Amino acid sequence: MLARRRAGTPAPPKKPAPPKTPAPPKTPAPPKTPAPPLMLYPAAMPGTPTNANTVTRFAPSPTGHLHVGGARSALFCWAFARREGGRFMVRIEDTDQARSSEESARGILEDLAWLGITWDDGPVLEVRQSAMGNGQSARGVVIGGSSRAVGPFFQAQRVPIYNAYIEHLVRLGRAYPAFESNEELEARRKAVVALKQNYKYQRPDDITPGQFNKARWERAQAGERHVVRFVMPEEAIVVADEVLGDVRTAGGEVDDFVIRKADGFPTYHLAVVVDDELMGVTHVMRAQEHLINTPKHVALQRALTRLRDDRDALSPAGDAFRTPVYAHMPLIFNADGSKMSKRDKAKAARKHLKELMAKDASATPATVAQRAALSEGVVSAFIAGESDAVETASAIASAYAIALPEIEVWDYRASGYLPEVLTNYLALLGWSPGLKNPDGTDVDKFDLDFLAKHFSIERIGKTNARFDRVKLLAFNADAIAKLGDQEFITRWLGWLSTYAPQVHSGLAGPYSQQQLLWLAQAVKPRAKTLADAHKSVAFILLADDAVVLDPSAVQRGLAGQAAPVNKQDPPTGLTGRHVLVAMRQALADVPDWEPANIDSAIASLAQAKGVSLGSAATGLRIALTGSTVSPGLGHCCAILGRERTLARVDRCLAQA
RNA sequence: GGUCCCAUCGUCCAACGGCUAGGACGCGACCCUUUCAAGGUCGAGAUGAGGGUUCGAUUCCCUCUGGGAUCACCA
Repeated sequence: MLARRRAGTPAPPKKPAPPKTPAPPKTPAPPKTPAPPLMLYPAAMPGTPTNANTVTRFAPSPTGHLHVGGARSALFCWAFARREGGRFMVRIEDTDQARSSEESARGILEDLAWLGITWDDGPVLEVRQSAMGNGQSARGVVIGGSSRAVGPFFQAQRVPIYNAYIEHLVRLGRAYPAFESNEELEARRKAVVALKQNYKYQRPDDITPGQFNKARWERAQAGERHVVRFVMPEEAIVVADEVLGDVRTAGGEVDDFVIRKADGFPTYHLAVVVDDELMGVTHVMRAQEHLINTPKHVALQRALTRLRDDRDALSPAGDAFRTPVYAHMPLIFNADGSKMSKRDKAKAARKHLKELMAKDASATPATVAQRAALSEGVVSAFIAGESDAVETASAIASAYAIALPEIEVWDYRASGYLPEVLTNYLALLGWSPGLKNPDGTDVDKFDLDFLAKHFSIERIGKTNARFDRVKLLAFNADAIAKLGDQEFITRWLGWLSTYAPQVHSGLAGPYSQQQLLWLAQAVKPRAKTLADAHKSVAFILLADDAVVLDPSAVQRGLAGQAAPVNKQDPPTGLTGRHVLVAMRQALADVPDWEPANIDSAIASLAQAKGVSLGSAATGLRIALTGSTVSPGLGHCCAILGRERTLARVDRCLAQA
């Protein structure tokens, strides 16, 4: 318990420097006393509540869209940096040549911007208006760059730096080139596993820790295909985690892991350690799946020393690398407890497809391929489960109107969730403010400003969480309901313009500002997302002569008798149709065409005719929408306008 | 399987040795109502098991059980 309460504040970064703060005292980096054998704590300055030198970072690998788990990591890092008055940085970890793409990096940055998570250091992103979800105009806003000159922020552009540190380690005898082929390694692993033993890479006999192996280095320099491995020290390593407490890894657990791949790119372990040091990262907050990697990183930090010249392995060595404060946060899973994965989309699409093909003989890979504009081979492979490509799943889903599960931030944006709701909900997964509202309930609705003020590592939980879409949806509905009418209109139209342009033009053009406000009042309380908002007013988008009257509704509401005001009263003897005829006149006579007046006209008419308000309303409702379901009639009529309202009533009377 | 992490209502979080274990989502009932929503009120619902420590354990310790992460030239 005590362990996690340590308010770790690491040594200030070497290249500090937001110029406005008085330069932090240049404490000659606390001489890292020869590391104590077992315990390794971050250099701490106890009692410092906030620290403008705090630097956190979110370091996604650009291999797809931003995952909700990643979004939460980014959110916590952002919030912590804000709380401390420090800096939040984004770094793109694109050292996997095969899987990384610039497009994906841009998408991730846009998703972050949409969520309102902005970075002080990182890639430059010019925000397009559509990228912002808060309804504010953000056209031309530029996020990112670096006032600290610690970039570039794409690791692929930093390879010479990693190479300098790698060579430095090799010359120190702390790393060495290894020449085994993949096949060779795989064969050894299989052999060991077959004996039910645990596989570990065996350090070659000619490697002596602390001794530069010149022969191997020369082979490598001569161009022989190789990787570089780190000489993992034997001692136990204790990671002082702010969430989990001390986590001890016994000596000899970790083997000589690869720090540079055969393609010349560093592995994650090396790159992350070098960059975090060079970029002054003080707090590493990431998902618990990385906990097990941390001893590797600590070992690397203890082996590395700053080079005067980052690109020259032979340059004089400077201060030792520092160990940042670590905080590993719990994982996020699906509601069923399974791991959240992009493959869920493929699974969902495949399932629907299989059901469809079982029911409908005309659905074959060929017809599916045609309809989804894919090749038959791709579709067959997809159905067979040989491919889980998101693109394939999406194409099939849109061709067959299949709802795919939302798992990436992008999906929630497209589904009409508000960014502040997503960040609110995400913050509650693994963290809580621990505050009470005046009425005694727990504080659970808050915005980014609140987070920036109240976030703390101490209140991060340890247990894995399940992502509950139903609760998120409820939060979204609440947030939409709370939006002001004008605010709702702005954001709704903004969403429609990118995701449902036809609906957008059907509303934004023809309707007046006043009508749009009425529309907001009609739609808002019925909308759980911006995407489903138009459902309740779909009838408005129809041409007046395109309203389809539901026969059973007509039977009940128009042909049948209108109910009396009180159930005990004698039958009225009037059909719904009779009432509607009178209703037409009442509507024609409404003085000012606005919801309240229309509603009261309807009520007066019902009273005058001695029929229940419900039955009087039903007739009109059928005339306007063809069905017995709609928002309040006052609003419906008001939005439609008197002329179109009467036209629909007339048409209904003529048909029913 | 090795190593590591975790354990409070169905789910997400509160309660950091001390009042009938609290809130949110979901669920049920009722109320309101111009249909559908929304809204309001009430309710059911949890400390995984067994041992300790203590005047007192959800809370501290141990064992078991259960869940998870990780064992790559991915991050």
